[in-house]
Amino acid sequence: MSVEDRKMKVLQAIVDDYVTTNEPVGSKSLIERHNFPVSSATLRNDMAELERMGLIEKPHTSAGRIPSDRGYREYVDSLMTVDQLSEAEREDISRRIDTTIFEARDLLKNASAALSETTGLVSLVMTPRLAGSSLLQLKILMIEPGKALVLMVLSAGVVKDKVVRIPNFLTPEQLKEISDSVEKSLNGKPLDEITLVTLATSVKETRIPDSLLNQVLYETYTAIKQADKLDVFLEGEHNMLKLPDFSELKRAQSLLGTLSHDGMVAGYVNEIEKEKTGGDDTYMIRIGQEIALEGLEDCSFITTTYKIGDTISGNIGVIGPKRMDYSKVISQIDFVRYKINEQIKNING
Amino acid sequence: MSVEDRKMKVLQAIVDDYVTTNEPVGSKSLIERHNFPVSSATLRNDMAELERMGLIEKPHTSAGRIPSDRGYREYVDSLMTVDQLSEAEREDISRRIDTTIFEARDLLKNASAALSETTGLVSLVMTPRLAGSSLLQLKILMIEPGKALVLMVLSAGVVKDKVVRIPNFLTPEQLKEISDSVEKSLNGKPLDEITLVTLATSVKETRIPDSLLNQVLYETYTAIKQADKLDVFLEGEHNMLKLPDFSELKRAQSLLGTLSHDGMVAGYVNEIEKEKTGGDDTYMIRIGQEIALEGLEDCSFITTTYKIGDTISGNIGVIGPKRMDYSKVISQIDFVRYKINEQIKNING
DNA sequence: TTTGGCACTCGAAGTACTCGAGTGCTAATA
DNA sequence: TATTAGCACTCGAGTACTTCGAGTGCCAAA
Repeated sequence: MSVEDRKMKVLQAIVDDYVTTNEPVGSKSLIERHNFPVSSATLRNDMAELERMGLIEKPHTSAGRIPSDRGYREYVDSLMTVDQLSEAEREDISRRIDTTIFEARDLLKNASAALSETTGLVSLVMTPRLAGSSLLQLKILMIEPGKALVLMVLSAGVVKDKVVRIPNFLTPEQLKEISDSVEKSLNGKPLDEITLVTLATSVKETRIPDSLLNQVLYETYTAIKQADKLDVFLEGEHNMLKLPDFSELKRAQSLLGTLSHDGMVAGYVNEIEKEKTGGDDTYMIRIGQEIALEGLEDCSFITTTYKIGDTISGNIGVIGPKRMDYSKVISQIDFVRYKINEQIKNING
Repeated sequence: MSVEDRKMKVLQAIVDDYVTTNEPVGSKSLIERHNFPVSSATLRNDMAELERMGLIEKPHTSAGRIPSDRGYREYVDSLMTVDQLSEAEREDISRRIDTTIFEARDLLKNASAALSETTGLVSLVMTPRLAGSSLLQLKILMIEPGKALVLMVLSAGVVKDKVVRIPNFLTPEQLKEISDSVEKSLNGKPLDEITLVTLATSVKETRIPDSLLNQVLYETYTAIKQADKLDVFLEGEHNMLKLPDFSELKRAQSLLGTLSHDGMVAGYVNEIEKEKTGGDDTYMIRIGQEIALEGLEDCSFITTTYKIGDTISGNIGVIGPKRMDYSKVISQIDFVRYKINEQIKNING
């Protein structure tokens, strides 16, 4: 084994040990736990070198070493091996997933809960990005005078709706006329290509007074725009309190404070997923300082993609301390992702 | 002022002081802060008496007194005065409430966020109890072969829907026939009086084969049953970490752990609201040990009722430490409740 | 019933000390 | 050149001890 190779093995061992014990790792305990064919003095030299390379660091002079963000990065990129989950672990996850759910949103929420329970971390499931999916059906249904429901069916059978206000004296017949015209002209259009102008053009032919028309169109437009709003399900925030990493109250406060802004987290994940280069079943991993959210400096994100049909996708992942079992967590996410995909296929026949 | 009266004033002063300082209150500081026309020795006697009555207690021998659960109860029931919010405070709440929201669910979520921000505590808003409300419209709409949407309009214009699975080869016409029959026979019926049998009877006249019918009916039935599911929006859990009351990590853990089970909290609130005797705009207050949820022994619940129309109501409230400014919080809840009611009236024309 | 006086209590905060895992460096060795 | 044994040094964690002071209960006098 070359010196270089050994240094990397040392890094790996340090990460592994630190992840399990949460104590800075010293040269001696490293020797004890792993069987390096060298002495602790040699490891000390290697460790000094690793520190010079910026891969590990000392919390203070007389302590052991902990991985730096770059160290974790190196570990995740090159050293870690992702194993399959055991049968028992897979069983456990399967058991937590409710297979009777038939609505995508509920299914995702359930999966998020399952993921947070099995990892013991914060799970993160985002509703699918629908902006690019097409409008297959659109109906505006009268609920009562002044109130209607805009009902949309998108690609892959995703259903969205919104209650909107309409002029009080608009008749069901008039509403139906508008609805039919709009549906006819928007049919098959991607959501993000629909504008107020498109809508206005689609109803040129109708004989309904503009004053009535405009409000309905505007409300319909907002309903369509709102349909592709990203929601995020964060579950298990309280798990973070159990981790020694957040036993300092201030850290925990700051972390949970940020996590309580769903929108911020969703926005960030959406952002980083855009930058992703690999295929859909690769993982985005963000470590420590790489995360641009306050209070998450000691955390890592791991996210990946699930699919609904061929074109629609959303994200699923985990937020945990930098010091987590990346390999295990990745295989857990992977299995939950698999279950989601499977179940969605099931729903869509 | 009689001795009895003074004792109560002392209790009131102790609660007030303890709530603001979070330090056990001693006889001397009591004299300093309030102008009792007696000496500290007298107050010591009074306090000994209050302790004998079980209204206050000592954390340890050489500390001041803190209110016991019964002390808080006495305070809340008889001593506290609830003041109006200042114009500025009302402004502040109004500003946080988004008046452009038109859907009840979003409105409640928004109100919950507003309440948690203004109180700095955990807010709790429950979706309305719909079990007793009537079904005004029911439509089963084909989405694609094998998939339909059950759309229900309930009293006061509440809209609920659910995507359900139907037999693949059921035609839109057949579905419409079922939908119309069901709607006709259920129209105006309270949700909780609808059973599978009611549904089955309603479609006796149709000429659709039973095998197809049964699945549709069953799915419709579950959709109806699911419509009155209670949701709860808890917001601001992280606020609890800022309170000195939960600076012990273990308490915080246990508290947030319990709060993460939305269902448990919802169930409990539902439970205690049932026992409520006063009118709708009275307050349910549960203090400390009165709360039968793990980890909430040092908390209090304050809840009250908002209304949608005349018959439908839901709950809104706050979970905070026992040691909270009950009077202030009550007026804050009250104002948010007022804003909700106002906005719902607005929505319903 | 109220009050001043007094001895007593006990947690919080500060100080000092020890212990030991861990480090870096040096000089000898393979 | 790479490895190792040896050794002096570092520094946080844990422990023990002390002081300080707000608060208490009780008693005897007003």
